[in-house]
Amino acid sequence: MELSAKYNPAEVEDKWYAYWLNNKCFHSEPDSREPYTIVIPPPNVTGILHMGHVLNNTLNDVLIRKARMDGKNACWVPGTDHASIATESKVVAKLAKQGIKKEDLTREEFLKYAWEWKEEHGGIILNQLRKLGASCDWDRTRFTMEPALSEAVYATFVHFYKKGWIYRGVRMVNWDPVALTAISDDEVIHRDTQSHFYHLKYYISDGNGNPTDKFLVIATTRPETIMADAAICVNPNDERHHWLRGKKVIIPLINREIPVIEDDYVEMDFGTGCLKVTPAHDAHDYEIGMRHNLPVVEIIDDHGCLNEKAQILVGQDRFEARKNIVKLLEEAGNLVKIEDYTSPVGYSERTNAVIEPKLSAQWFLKMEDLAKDALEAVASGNIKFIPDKYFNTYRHWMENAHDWCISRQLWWGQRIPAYYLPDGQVVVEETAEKALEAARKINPALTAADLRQDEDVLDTWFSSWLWPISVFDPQFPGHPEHTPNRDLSYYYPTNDLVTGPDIIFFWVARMIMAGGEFMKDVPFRNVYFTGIVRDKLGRKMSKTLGNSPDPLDLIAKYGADAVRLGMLLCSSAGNDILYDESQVEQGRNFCGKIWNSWRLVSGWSVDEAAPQPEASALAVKWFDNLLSKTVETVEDHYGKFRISDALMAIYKLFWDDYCSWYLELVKPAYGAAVDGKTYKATVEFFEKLLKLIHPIMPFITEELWQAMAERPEGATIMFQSTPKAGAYDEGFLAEFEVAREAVIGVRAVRAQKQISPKEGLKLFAEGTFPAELYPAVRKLANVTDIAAGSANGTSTSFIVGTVNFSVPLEGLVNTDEEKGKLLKDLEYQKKFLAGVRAKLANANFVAHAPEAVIAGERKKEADAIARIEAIESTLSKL
RNA sequence: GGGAGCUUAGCUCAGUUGGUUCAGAGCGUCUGCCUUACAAGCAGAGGGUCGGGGGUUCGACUCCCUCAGCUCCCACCA
Repeated sequence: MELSAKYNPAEVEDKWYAYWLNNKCFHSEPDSREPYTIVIPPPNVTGILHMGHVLNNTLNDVLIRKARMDGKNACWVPGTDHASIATESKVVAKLAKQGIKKEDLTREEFLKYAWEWKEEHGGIILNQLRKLGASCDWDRTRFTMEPALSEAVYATFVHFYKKGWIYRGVRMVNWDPVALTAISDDEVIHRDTQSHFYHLKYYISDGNGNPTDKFLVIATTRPETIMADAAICVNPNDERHHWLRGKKVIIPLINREIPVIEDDYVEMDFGTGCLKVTPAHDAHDYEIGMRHNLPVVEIIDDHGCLNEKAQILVGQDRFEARKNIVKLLEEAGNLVKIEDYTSPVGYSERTNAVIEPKLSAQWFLKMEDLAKDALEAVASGNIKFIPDKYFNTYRHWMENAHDWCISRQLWWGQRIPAYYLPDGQVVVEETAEKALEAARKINPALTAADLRQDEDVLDTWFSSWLWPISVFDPQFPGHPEHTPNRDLSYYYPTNDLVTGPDIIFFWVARMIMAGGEFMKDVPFRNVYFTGIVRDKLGRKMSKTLGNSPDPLDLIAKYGADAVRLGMLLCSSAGNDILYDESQVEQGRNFCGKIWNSWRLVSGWSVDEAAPQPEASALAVKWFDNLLSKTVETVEDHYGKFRISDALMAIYKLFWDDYCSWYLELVKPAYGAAVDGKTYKATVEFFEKLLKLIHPIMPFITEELWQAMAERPEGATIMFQSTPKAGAYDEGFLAEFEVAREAVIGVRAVRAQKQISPKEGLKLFAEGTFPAELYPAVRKLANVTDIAAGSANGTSTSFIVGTVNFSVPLEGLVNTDEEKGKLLKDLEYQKKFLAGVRAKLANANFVAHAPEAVIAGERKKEADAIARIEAIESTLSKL
């Protein structure tokens, strides 16, 4: 088959992807083979492919394709995450464009829009992954909010509730008073904001609620919240304030009495050392309030206005109230001073409103036991982190895990399966029917209409933590008493997880918890943490910066293989990736190299009867050995998840060794035929190289593998075996390396001297170099008679034995410049020799250093002496 | 402020228990080549007192201390 002059990825990629799909190459079913399983880190259902996905999924695909070629039953389960917050925001934004407000819709109406959006956009990212070559088992595609997986979520909730680990509690949330919703921490943007620090006098009470003339001073940025104060807090070690112990103080303006308490939280040297504690409107104050059993007085409503409990300024917006209360305090004589102050203030990402901390009832899952087991799973080595430096971070978090707030004030997601009875009691059941049943046990008169389901949905991670289980057996989570189905028992635990370190707690840790709880086993053996993809200036890639290229554009321009290779080139585990398009160009260039090398080989005419030249036989032997050695190296790299090292080893083998050396060695003279033996070996090597690089570059390898021979219908390189490392002769490889160095040396001399190839070869041949081994050099000279001039080798031993750099050098050194260089070198060598001899003379060295090291030093000494003699001899001839 | 990590060639990074093979790779740069597979190519070359300082050791890129700079995570201080 004739190859086109240039490789055109666009022509082959879609073709082979369709071919793989048609032949069910990606599909896996349990069988007698050893499974190799990966579950995709599910991208957001409405997301579009970005460079982070490219990195992650390329790595996943390399691992799965490698495993497949290693003979494992490889299964990569794809799917998407409903991503409640992100998706809901997008739907809200889309509706807003159409003039529809979320608060004007019912929950059902909104969800209808959301599902429409999901149907429209949900498949996009998965299709984009196909462009990248991802060999997912698409028959197994899952969605975290599909009915079966939602049922798994409900069952899990019920399971933990009945176990007593899920409880309702009050927590401070980020309240957006404009959007009238709580938002997640991620959606809060902290910006340094210019404000004021108000120092206020609180008079000490005489015990009957009347002020004395003694007072303390607190500093606050939010004077409008003093009506909600529950205490004044000082540090117990702060001697300045010991006189306040047991005292009560009076809130200015409203004259309410509050206690003075002591807590370590208060910094002695910040502000006045006295902190007003406002549990309802500050997260820390709430914590302090909890510790000291303080009452919670809420004085700000959902719109950010003061309510009746404030007693004064009722109905005013918080900022208006702040201005006004300052005036009141000044008039009342409570204002000591106002300082300028800059502090970080949280703003809503969506409405830019200042976030109001607000208390609300939330559902929590106890973490204590789950975290303990999850820590143990990694600490014991059952799960390996790559790189392992993330274990420290992981341990730190697991040892300090807070209970997991699992409720979200959103509509898109699994609605919490908690049902309230009219009297406020709650039943938790997987379905409304079961809930009614349970409710009737409490009160037989109840009907479905009497039950009110909790309005909140569950945190997205509450479904994704089940992912490695639920994709195989959605009935299992929440029901550890079930027998796992065939898929779950075969594919679980999965092997490797590739993900970013940013979700180590959100996702990785929680999957480990869910695995421990339900499967009594880890969800994966290895976790490979990728870095963040940055641009070449080190900036995080983001839409707003506009520095993130569209992966699909890149694929269209360079081909998927090139993009994959470009991504892997710079990706050592755990380090951030500085992405630069030149790396993708390098990938494209490599494709071109592979393509052209086969164009060369496939264009040869073969003479079966021709004898194999000595040089070719040597070259075949050499490359065969080198291939084995490299395969061993590559396997070692893969085993340690050093994917970019594995890639580089193959890259160099293919480009430098196969193309630049091997092919040049065996290449027949122009117009001549290649002998059958050499040709056969050359083709076999090429095929092995294709197989080696296939996991990284699936498309071009399939194209060429199919082109190099007639293949049976449905055959694919995907299922060929990874080349096995045979025995190789280390000594022989070393000998060849020396010969190769010699040739490079001659080339260098020739290049430096700027002499013609013919002239160089003349010198070359006058020495004892086995010149016939180097048709590349011969070709440069365009002469054929050199071979006769030096045809004296028949065995490998001569390669080393006769290589002598001094031979060509002697004949070439004839300028003062060269002489200067030699003199400089001589000086260096003498100094070096002196250093080595000093070391050998050191009694401590001789006493402590291993034999091999001493031998090494002796060799250095001998080499230096030889080198000095050679230089002196050369100099004497000049 | 708490925790973790990083600093090796112009750039991006390897460098395993301190010792032979350790000062490396890729890219870029420079030089010479339109050479019959490939100029998206070929053949060469140059480039680093391994962030600074100190210590341990016969021996330190490697271990310890210290200083400087950078990054990430957590809390983002009333």
